[in-house]
Amino acid sequence: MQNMIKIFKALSDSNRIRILKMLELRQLCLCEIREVLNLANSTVSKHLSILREAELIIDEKEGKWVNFYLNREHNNEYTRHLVPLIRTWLPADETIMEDQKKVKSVDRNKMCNI
Amino acid sequence: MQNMIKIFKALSDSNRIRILKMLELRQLCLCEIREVLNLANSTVSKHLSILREAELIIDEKEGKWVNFYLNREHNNEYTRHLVPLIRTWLPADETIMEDQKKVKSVDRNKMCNI
DNA sequence: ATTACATTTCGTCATTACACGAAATGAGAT
DNA sequence: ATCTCATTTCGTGTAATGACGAAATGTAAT
Repeated sequence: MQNMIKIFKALSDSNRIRILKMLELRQLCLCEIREVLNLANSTVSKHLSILREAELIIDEKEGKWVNFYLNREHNNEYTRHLVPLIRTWLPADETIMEDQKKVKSVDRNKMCNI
Repeated sequence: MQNMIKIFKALSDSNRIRILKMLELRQLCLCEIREVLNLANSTVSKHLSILREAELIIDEKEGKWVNFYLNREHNNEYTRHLVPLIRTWLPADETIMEDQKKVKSVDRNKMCNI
């Protein structure tokens, strides 16, 4: 039961939902997400670790960057159903639409100097 | 988005999940739930109001009791999918199985005097 | 090896969530 | 009307959560 609850907890924060919806468009690094959400690095990092612990996202190093992906492997009984469900939800949410627009213009090579 | 998050928050507590799984068997009143979970009345009442706010359960007065049901009306985009999903989850969870066994023996007319 | 910089970890603070008991509420029975 | 009793509300203590900045970590490029 605790594994299931860990996933629901991960889904219980609007910033984390925004991250998941951004990752539906493409992989992102932490600083790109930070630019869109306008949060501190450490805050974004914490959110990402909670999503990773819940197996909702996967991360992979690429040079000095870490790419964060939506987990599409679905080896988990809960995320297998929830990730596709969430993908169909919030199609017209104002915040989500603005975020997704920003994702298209954000570029890690320009915006990621602290 | 806040409506969706309200539902995920409601699902992020083990006592509330236990209540939902108990209600899969049959309707229950607050004091029957209290007997199984071994919590204070006020605590159970608070959990029930959170589940009600999330439209996961419905309540109906019957004499001096309030019957709590799983919401099967599915007028909500989120609960429509989540309630049936959760029904298929945790089929072998120790705590859930014990709870459901207790539900079968609990009787509001015997156990509900404070 | 040194510098640059993306990311994580740590310490702290404010807010929210969960537990309880006591008191209030409200409806059925006497 | 009064009593009974299931439920809710209120006040409070404690634990968990989300935010930040500063410092630490690790890798790439010079």
